[in-house]
Amino acid sequence: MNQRQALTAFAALSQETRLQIIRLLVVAGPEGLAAGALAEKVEVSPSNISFHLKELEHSGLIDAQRQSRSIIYTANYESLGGLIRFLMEDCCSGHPEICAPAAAVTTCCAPKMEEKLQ
Amino acid sequence: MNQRQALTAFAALSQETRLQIIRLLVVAGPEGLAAGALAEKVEVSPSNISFHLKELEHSGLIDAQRQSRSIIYTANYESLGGLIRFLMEDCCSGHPEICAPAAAVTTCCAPKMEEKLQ
DNA sequence: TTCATATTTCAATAATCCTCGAAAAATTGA
DNA sequence: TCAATTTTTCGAGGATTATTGAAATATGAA
Repeated sequence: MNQRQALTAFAALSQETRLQIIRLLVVAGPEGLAAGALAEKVEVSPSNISFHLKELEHSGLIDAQRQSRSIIYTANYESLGGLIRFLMEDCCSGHPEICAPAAAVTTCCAPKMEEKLQ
Repeated sequence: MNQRQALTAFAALSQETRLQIIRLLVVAGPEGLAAGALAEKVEVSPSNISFHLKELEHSGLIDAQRQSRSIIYTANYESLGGLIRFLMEDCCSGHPEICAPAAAVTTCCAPKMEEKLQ
């Protein structure tokens, strides 16, 4: 993930409807959600959800895949992880001792690592 | 960091000049940089840097502090960390096993933790 | 084929954001 | 006080982005 990609990812996440979509898709997991289901959940019109889904897809944060009449969207965990990495590396490129507390964040993703540290 | 705060933070980071500012301030550390110095480094006019600094300050990602004639800006590591946490918690609220690789990110911030795991 | 479902595309409008330059504030030194 | 330095504020413009509804596309079922 380079700076240009990060820019478009941040732009994609800086709109309420799109941020809601991402959060729903992340929770939905690999099975994803259809465009129509997303439109219902975030309460916007089909054409509007389509517009925002295209933006998110273009940024690489989500993937699309047709399944019968529906188009199923899924979160792209790699690019989400890449964005997090971009933020943290920026952080640490300066003064690691200052931003070390941010490392505590991992307790939600790496409980096993936490156990080992007990 | 709630969703509303994350939205404004993402909006703040979704503009090239502002992203450059953040990266410079993170590297600069607690001593920060004056508005004029930032304007030189990113090669924009004083009024333009002022506009973007205000946006960043409003989002909480940076802090300002007058020092003689200059105004020194510093990165706010807490809010940056909060944003990272927001992204990761979203990530993990779904399927932790999928986004666990993102935990590898911490190797840049918490070398000591890595050592313990050897 | 015809119809219903699901989604996208398009054009127009509305809203927001960015840039620029001139003027105004705040601070310091002569 | 006057002048120089540093930064901000303001208004106008141009550019980008969001919303809306109507029409088009794709798929599957009758």
